[in-house]
This record gives sequence, C-alpha cells and structure tokens, in this order.
Amino acid sequence: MKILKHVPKFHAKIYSLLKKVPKGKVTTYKHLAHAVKSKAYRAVGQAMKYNPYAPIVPCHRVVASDGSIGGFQGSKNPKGKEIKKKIRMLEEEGITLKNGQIIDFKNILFEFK
DNA sequence: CTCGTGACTTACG
DNA sequence: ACGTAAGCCACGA
Repeated sequence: MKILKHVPKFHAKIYSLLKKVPKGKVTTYKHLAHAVKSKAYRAVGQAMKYNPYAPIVPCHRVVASDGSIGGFQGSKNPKGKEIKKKIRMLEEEGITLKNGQIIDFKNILFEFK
C-alpha cells in the first residue's frame, strides 16, 4: 500500500493485518489487537476511525467481539443510515446479517493464526 | 509526564 | 437482556 506520512505505527500494523482478511470473512477488534500482541482494543477502533486507506483496508469487515456490527464512520449511529450501508457492504460479500448481528459469525470469522 | 478521548471488552447488578 | 463501571491501550495536546 502507499505509505502515508503521519500514520502512527500501531495503526499501520492494524491496516497490514486487516487488509489480509479475505472477502466474505470478518474479524474482530479483539483478534486484531491480539494479533499485534496487545490488548489495545480501543486503539484498533481508532485505527478504523482514522483509516486513511479506505478502499484498501476493509474496515467494514471488522466487527465487535460478540458478532455485532459495532460502529461505522465515526462512532455509533443507531438511527444513522451509514451503519446500514456497512451492513449492505457485508451482505455484498455474502455475509448474512440480522438486526445488526452476524448470523454465521463463528463460521466466517477470520483469525490471524 | 499527565489528561482526555475512543468504530472496545469484560464483569456486575 | 440492559445499563453501568472499570480496565485496557495508543495518540495528540
């Protein structure tokens, strides 16, 4: 990917891992953090929020540990349509969602083992 | 160094 | 199931 300056190391690390997630699969903030040997769950969230590699990094494939969508485009948007957009993007990849939750979550979960 | 801020997680009522 | 509290880490000011 292109190297943008002023991109924190930790974030770059997250991007590198995340862009390896295959289409039709998802991962969680927890797994990402664990993949970098850290418990910076929240820092991962920041990496998404400040994601400078929008199309390259599939930030929509990152979900919460319980299989819920989590947030999108800046914090949670309960009534916002942006979150629905994220859901649609996932469905485009063959991921089934219901009420903000991934149906076959465990089945399509990608782990960085 | 200390503080505030999170697209988080887990543990308790 | 739901709301709250506490723990956690990285980053910028």
